[in-house]
Amino acid sequence: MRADAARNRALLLTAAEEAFAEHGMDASVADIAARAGIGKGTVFRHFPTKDDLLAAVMLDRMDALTAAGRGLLESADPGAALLEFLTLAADRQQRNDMTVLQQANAVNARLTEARTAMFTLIDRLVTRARDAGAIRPDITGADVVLLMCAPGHVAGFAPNPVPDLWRRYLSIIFDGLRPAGATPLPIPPPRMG
Amino acid sequence: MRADAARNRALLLTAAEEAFAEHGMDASVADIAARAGIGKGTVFRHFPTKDDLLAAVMLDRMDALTAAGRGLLESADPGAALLEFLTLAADRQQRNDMTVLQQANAVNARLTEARTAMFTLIDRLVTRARDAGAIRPDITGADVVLLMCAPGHVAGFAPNPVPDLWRRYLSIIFDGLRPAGATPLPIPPPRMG
DNA sequence: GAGGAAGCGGACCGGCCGGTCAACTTATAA
DNA sequence: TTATAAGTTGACCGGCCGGTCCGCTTCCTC
Repeated sequence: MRADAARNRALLLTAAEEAFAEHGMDASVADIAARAGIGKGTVFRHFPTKDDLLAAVMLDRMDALTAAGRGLLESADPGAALLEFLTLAADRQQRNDMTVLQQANAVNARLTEARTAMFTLIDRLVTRARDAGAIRPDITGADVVLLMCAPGHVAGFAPNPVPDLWRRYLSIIFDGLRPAGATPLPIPPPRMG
Repeated sequence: MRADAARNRALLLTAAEEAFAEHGMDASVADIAARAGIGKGTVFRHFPTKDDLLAAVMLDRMDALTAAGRGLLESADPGAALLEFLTLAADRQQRNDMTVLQQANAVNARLTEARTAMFTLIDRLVTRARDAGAIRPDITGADVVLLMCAPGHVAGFAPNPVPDLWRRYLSIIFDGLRPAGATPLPIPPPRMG
């Protein structure tokens, strides 16, 4: 790939990440191109559709998160490891969440692969934490996948933006995952993925 | 108001509620009109803008929820009352959440009033539950306002729609609000409203 | 440095959407 | 029954957005 093309691709991806984080799928391609300082046509040269661009952004994010989380599998304290993973996840995706990922009707093979990798990692972290007694026995990996984005989302509802408010709700939700004071769950867990 | 106008207004509101629930703010006015079986022009006769229509729908929902919740203030078990309120809230808004409400840039006075009424009610329910020791002392009404929509949202991420899955996550999150096994929160609560 | 391929950009297209309007229909009251 | 105000409607408008295309520029190779 030519040098300028590679540079523009990188600019484009960071601009897109920013724009999607701010406006979700409603971010316009023209806006993304402007942020990156490139022409709109160039966007479509690198990614045939807007969905493909979104998929590429999500792919990067998921790969990074999975990579960062893998190290936690070795941790001596499985409960702390799971909490740390959820902290990483919430921190990285302050606002742009799973919703956006589902909107990208991703038949994209690489993306499905990355999703599976992340889900597998989460399942291992959850199993380890469960076996160690750090979280209640009726919680599955699928539960954690679904709950993962909740802290960021909940904090996003706050009218005045409070930095790190998501930490408060991650703490509360994680307390709900702990064995102490757990109440029987009324509905079985969903299937993973 | 003429009889047919009143009839159309009612049809319009239910159609809009349905459409907004399905597609959020992306629901088109044309689609809403078609669902109601009326012309698009009629929509704008009843509500000058799409935002006003959304505001009217949210107003109805909030008023209904507040009315339903007020009876719970008399309950002998404040903890159960709060849980019941959250169940009502999550059940009524399966999918359409606070996000949509914030998108309606509501200078609308009636809507602000309804919001305040609901927030006040929630604050009372929370205070009662806290005083009774049913929930931990570091939780405020503002926390519950923000967390209120989380169960529905989390359940919405599930790939295959599972009816009542939100009950599972409401149960988990409410367990996080209980005093048993509570962990100190890292961030102070946000301001209400 | 010269040739050509790879990359770039922005005018342009079709389609959709919120909102308007003027001609037409209908409920109601006298 | 009839006059009229109130209500309805769908064609229409301007604007935006995703995506295309072709003339122009830039990088790489020899």
